[in-house]
Amino acid sequence: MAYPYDPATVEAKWQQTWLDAGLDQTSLEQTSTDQKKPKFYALSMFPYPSGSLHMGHVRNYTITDVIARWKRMQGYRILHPMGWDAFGLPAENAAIDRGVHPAQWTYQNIAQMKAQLQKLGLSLDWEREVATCAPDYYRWTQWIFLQMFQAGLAYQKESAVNWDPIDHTVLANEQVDAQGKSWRSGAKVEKRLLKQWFLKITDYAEQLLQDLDKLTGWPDRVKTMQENWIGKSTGAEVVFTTATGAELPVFTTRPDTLWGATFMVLAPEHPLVESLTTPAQEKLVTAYQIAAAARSEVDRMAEDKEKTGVWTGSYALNPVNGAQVPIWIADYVLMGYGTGAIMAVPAHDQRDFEFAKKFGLEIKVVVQPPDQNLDGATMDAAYAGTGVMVNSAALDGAIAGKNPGQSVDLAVQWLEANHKGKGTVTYRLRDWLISRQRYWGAPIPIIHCPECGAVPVTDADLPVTLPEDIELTGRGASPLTQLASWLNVPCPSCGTPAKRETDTMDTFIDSSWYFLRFTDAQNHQRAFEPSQANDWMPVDQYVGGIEHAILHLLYSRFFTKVLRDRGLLNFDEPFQRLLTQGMVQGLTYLNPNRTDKDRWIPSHLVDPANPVDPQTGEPLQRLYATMSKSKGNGVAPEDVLAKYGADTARMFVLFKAPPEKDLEWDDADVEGQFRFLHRVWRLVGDFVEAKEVQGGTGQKEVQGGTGRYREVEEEEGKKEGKPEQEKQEKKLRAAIHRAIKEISLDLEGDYQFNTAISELMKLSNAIAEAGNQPRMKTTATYAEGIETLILLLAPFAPHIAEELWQSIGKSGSVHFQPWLTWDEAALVADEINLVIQVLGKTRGTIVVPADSTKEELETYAKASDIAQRHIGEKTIKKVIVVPGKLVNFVIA
RNA sequence: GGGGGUGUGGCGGAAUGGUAGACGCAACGGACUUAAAAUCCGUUGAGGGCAACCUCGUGCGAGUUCGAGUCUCGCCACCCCCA
Repeated sequence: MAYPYDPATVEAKWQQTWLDAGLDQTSLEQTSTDQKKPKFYALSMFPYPSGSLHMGHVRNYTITDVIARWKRMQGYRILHPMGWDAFGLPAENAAIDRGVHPAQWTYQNIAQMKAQLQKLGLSLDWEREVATCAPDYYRWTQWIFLQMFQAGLAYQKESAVNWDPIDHTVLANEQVDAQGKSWRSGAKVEKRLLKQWFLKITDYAEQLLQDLDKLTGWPDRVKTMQENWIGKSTGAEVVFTTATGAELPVFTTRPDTLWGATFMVLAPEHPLVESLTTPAQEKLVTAYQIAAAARSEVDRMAEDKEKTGVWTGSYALNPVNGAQVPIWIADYVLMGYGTGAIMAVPAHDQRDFEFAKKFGLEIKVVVQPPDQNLDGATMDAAYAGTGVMVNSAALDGAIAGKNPGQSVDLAVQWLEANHKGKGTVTYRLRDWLISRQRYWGAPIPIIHCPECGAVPVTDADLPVTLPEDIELTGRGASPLTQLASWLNVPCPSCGTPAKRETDTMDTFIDSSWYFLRFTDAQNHQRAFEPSQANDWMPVDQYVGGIEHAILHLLYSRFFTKVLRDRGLLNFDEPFQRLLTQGMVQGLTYLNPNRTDKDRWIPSHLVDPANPVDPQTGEPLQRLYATMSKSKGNGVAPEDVLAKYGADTARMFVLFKAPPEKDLEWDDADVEGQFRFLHRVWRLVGDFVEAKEVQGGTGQKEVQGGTGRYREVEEEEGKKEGKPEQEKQEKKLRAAIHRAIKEISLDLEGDYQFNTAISELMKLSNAIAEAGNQPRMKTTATYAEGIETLILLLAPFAPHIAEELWQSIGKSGSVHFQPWLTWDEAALVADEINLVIQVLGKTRGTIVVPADSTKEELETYAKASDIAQRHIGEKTIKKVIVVPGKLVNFVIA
């Protein structure tokens, strides 16, 4: 074996060998079709081909690869594919900035990133690689869209939508953050009234909610986030009527407070506002509408802000008691939520209360708490607590609450019996807005015919390809609207001259089914063969970032259910287990005296020993923050791979933190892993030498090639004697089987890679320690230790493990060896350390035979110096004996 | 405001209700070396003691238990999601 360990040589050698292995069984890249084996589908969220790999990718794909390799050793047939989420705006922006076609830019990036990925030693099946921007992929994206269209799940609607003024496109609700900013560009979104394509995800709201219970392998917080996003609420719909007879339906979760509704509020955009506004109020109303349109939803919803609003001049009839209630408009009511109109119950809703106080509207108490007597005129806050219903006719005396038999339940019954309203369920989830006014996406396969309306492109005419001879400017409409030769087509139904839909699909559509395509990636007849998808799906382990907790994961669940209902799939949920890996954080320097974006000082400009602002000399704060370009705190994977190799990088990201937690990149810890692999290398090298010496000349004393290995002195060996040798071997064997057990359990449980690697280190330490004993290196136990170490290391550091496996004279790939099972008997020691406690306080340990009975343990413990010292003359009230562990004396 | 999560040495992190701090990093001491790097050995929660040992210690305060980082209740701080 060559010294020292040189990862560059080892890794290049095995990456090439694995690649060249072709179709024989040593090819890790080949997906096994052996149906006798159980299947395992390991999937990482596929990357956007930005052109360079970042540490988040390294962590993500390493985790999935370890799982895939470990499962392969366990005898599973593995599907572990990789692809590219390749449509999207950066390609288009690059085209505008640099004049290179988006396709060219994208495919270049893919080639670059693929090369980087291959250096990580991932056992990926590249035969199944997909790129969502390839016509043979998006052909099927379009086909699935048409499936939805035929099922009535894709429709066009004019509505107020989120417009991103930087990216010049609309966005779905999920793609706008809490500050009303675009998830991508960060721009504050504007509301615009546009005709757009939607997918009816709301039809699946209840199933998407209910089936969360089936996702036992998902983190609770992701399920909670989806549950909140779907936002189911039960209540009632009640129709208020205006003096002109127009109907104003409202949804409320508290129909029991209807008798306390003293006014109504409409969203400023509500379509009936115009007809309800009296001439006297017209100026005020119009002005308010204009002001409201300029504000973001988040601003409008903020609870702490001063309430604003204008009276329309009209009244509506409260259907439960016939009361005349004034109709106001206010921006805290949103058109997108519910019906865009609310009934206001100021006595029991804080926002309504503030509004009523400000504008002098009536406050009527309908829930009276047990311990005080509320009066609308003197209240200083809304009362949302429990109590008894008052002033509510049929409901008077009922307990206010949502349980059966309480006020809400009774109110719904009353409304239904009197035909004034009905119990309803609503969801916060909105239909998914999928049209994008951009070029680099899958064209929506629809033709607009003046005679027939929106007509689907026939399956035979798919894909509707993106024309290549276009000019991208980033201004105005999509370039697709400019290209007459592409745009103008006859209607597929009647032949009348018609125009293609020029919007493309949200890229989240592309990624909502890619995991299905991987099961049958080369199929040119169908999106996938159902038998293939049903065989491999669901994904057994999905790994990706928490940022997709709602977006991608919700959309993919929706697509799966739709395709199931179209008879293409026989399962309900796409992802059995989900691991949300934490972010990779870098050492970050912050100048606390600055507030602009320049307050982040790029790490390469800072001397770690003396962190000061290179411009001003001010001292900097050191912290860890998610690696990003803007903070200048990134570590480039290629630099790390060049310096340490993939195995070290993999070991580091696995060891440094549990997979779901954030990971602080630390060069010193990377060094630590590098040292560990060096140690393993030497350990195996010395073992190989020792074997050669024994098998060859039989000389007792040699100088090893490294100068490190020396056979011990004859005399010393004699002194130690044989029982000592046996004892040492037994100890080593226990360490070996403990490592197998702990690592197996760490992987089986919750993928505790960090503790699994610490067990590898312990085993390595135990072998090294045993190797210092006389004549240990040539024992069968020592050989078992070396082999075990290599086998257990294989999923984590695949290249060095393969090289070491070969170096100890084994044939075949280490990655196809069966995963080891442990011998519980080997773990049983002859002697144990018995913990002596007095009153629950540990006072020390004594060594006793492992097979002692409870009575014997008590006797040994009582006799021990430790116990004698702490008990003394005191009376023993009780003795607790935990066999194999401890004896606790309870004394007076 | 509602929901979820986290809180353990100088640092990352370990601990089926049973010796808190595994494993690693950093630091310190030693060996090897002309010297350094690399490597190897040792020390390292705090305080006290010459020592054997003793006291305290897992955000704070109670409780359950022979025994609590772990279970229960109440606080505090930070993070995330929804408002």
